[in-house]
Formats: sequence, structure tokens, C-alpha cells
Amino acid sequence: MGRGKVELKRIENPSSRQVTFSKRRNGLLKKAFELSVLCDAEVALLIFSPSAKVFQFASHDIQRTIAKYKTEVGLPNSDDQGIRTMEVWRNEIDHLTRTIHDLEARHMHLAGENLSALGIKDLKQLERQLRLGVERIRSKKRRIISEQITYLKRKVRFLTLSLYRRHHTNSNFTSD
Amino acid sequence: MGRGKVELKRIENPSSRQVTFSKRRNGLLKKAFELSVLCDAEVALLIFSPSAKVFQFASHDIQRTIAKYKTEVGLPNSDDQGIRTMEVWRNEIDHLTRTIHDLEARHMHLAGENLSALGIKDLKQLERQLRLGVERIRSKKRRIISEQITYLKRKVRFLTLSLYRRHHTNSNFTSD
DNA sequence: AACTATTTATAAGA
DNA sequence: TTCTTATAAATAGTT
Repeated sequence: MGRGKVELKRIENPSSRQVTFSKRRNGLLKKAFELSVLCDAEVALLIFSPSAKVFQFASHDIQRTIAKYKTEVGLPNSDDQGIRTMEVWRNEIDHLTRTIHDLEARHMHLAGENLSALGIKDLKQLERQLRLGVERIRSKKRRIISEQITYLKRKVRFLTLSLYRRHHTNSNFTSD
Repeated sequence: MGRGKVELKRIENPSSRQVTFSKRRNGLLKKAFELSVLCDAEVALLIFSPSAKVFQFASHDIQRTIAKYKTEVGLPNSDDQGIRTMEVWRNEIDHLTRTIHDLEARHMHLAGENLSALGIKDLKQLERQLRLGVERIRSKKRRIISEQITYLKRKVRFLTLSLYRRHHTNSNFTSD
């Protein structure tokens, strides 16, 4: 949701991590609030910054919500306590998996394989992309060849000059 | 963030409330997760649906996070526990207030008042908007007048016809 | 449960 | 930190 996409991993730069924390913390608090109002839900949210500062939102009395939670997870049939947290992770994994599948499919398409699922529009775009790739590759090749030629010409000139000089020197020697 | 804007108040329709709850709950859990990963924060989130079902996310052991929180708010200098929650409400109120101010300012501008803060660009747009409004009003007026005329013409024709018929009938009577 | 038109969140830059 | 802007993401209403 910004100028660029971000990877789901710890932001290494401390200052942007701080900035992001501040922004996202506010966003999260706001959304917790909205959920509680719109859907009449009881929500409690605790956030500790890496510097151990606390931020919280609670739609009701937070102690009560926590107590309620403890009662809930204390019950024998609520051994899925951690499972609910796991669901979030599962969602992320699903998402990553889907991304990988997409990338793999794209890769195959670019290789001209497994095209059966594509419509005419997709195929056209794919072709355009491939043509573009080809053009870039050709251009790159031309540049390399041209550089090679320049290099060889220089070499020839150098060798010719050396030869001339040696000949000239030899001549001097022989003439001595 | 959807087809329309929603008011920040309890959604009355139970089924859309349920749908929204489900969507936003997932969104909130996801964002809690992202915050914990991106910013290396300790996050605990508890959600009770109106039907008392629990959903949770915890980046670390939730019992520990709760304990940490209790320790924190148990400290004498942390009597701002509720204040942090209040901040979220305050933010919302600020936002609403600003929206109202904006609307009021726009209203004044459309009335041609309080224009001192506007730049040339704003003024141009404002003028365009007003012209558009005028044009719409004129158009509406023309339609109404045209309808009136049609109606009156029909009325005249009807009256003329009635008059003719009565005259004709009278003639018949007199001729008898 | 999908689909999109829109709104909202937010990353990056100043 | 705060503002702005371009873009990614969430999601309201619809099917």
C-alpha cells in the first residue's frame, strides 16, 4: 500500500522501521476501533514497540476482555487457542504459495509452455512481452559486438604500430 | 475502502454485519501479524464476535504478553492505560471534526464567501463547478417550463374542443 | 465465494 | 514529525 511493495520481513533500517511502526500502529489501532464499532465486537489490542513502549486499544474494559479470554481458553474444548494464531500464519503461507505458483506459471508461459489456459488477449500480451525481450537481447548483443570490434580495432592498430616500430628498430640495428 | 463509504456506526443489517466482521477480522489479524514482523513488535489481539466466538493473534506467547501488559499498567506511572485507548477515539473525533470543517468551508465557497484562502486554481475550479450548477438548474428549469407549455396547450385544445362541441350542440338545438 | 469499483492505508520522498 | 503523492491493499456492494 505504498510507493512500493514490501517484503514480509523485519525492516532492517532502524529509522524506517520506526516510521513504519508508527504509521502501521496507528492504522491497526484505527481498524481495531472500526471493527468494534461497525460489527459490535469486543476487541482488545496490545502492542509493545521494540523499545518496550505500550500501545493499546480496547473496545470494552480490557481487564474484563482478558479475563473473558482466559476463561475461554481455560475451557477444555478451547484447545484451539494457538490454532487461531496459526491461522494467520497459514493465510500468509497460502498467499506466498499462490504468489510462487503465479510466478512459476508466468515463467512457463514465457518459455512458451503450458499455454492452454490462456485466452487470446493473454497470448497477445505474452507475445508482445517476448518480442520486447528479444529486442532488448538483440540490442544488448549489438552493443557487445560493437564493443568487441572497437577493442579489436584498437588491438590491430597497436600491433601494427609495434610491428612497424620493431621493423624500424631492426632496420636501425641492421643499418648499424 | 469499497464501493461506498461507510459511516462509523454499528451496521444494522445482521447479515452484512456478519460479512463485514468476517472480512475485517481477517484484515485486522493480517495487519497485526505484519506489524509484528515488519517492525519487530510484540502484538496481541483478541476479538470476540457478537456471538462470543474468540479470534486471536499473538506474535509471542499471549499469556506472557498479557502478563507484561499487566505489569506495565500496574506501575504507578502508567495510569495512562485508558488514555492510550482514548487516543484512538480522539483521532476519530479529530477526523470527523476536520471533515465537518471541510464541508463547511466548501459550502461557504459555493456561496461565494470566505474565498481569501483560495488560489487561482481553486477559484477556477470553483467557478467551473458553479457554472455547472447554474447550467443544470437552467436545464431543469427549461424542462419544467416546456412541460408546463405542453400541459397548457393540451388544456387549450381540450377547452377549444369543448367550446366547439357545446356551440355545435347549441346550434343543433336552435336549428330544431 | 468471487468480483471490481472505490476507498483507505501507507511507502517513499521532501 | 508532518505533508504530499503514487501505489498497494482492503473492502463495500454486487453477482
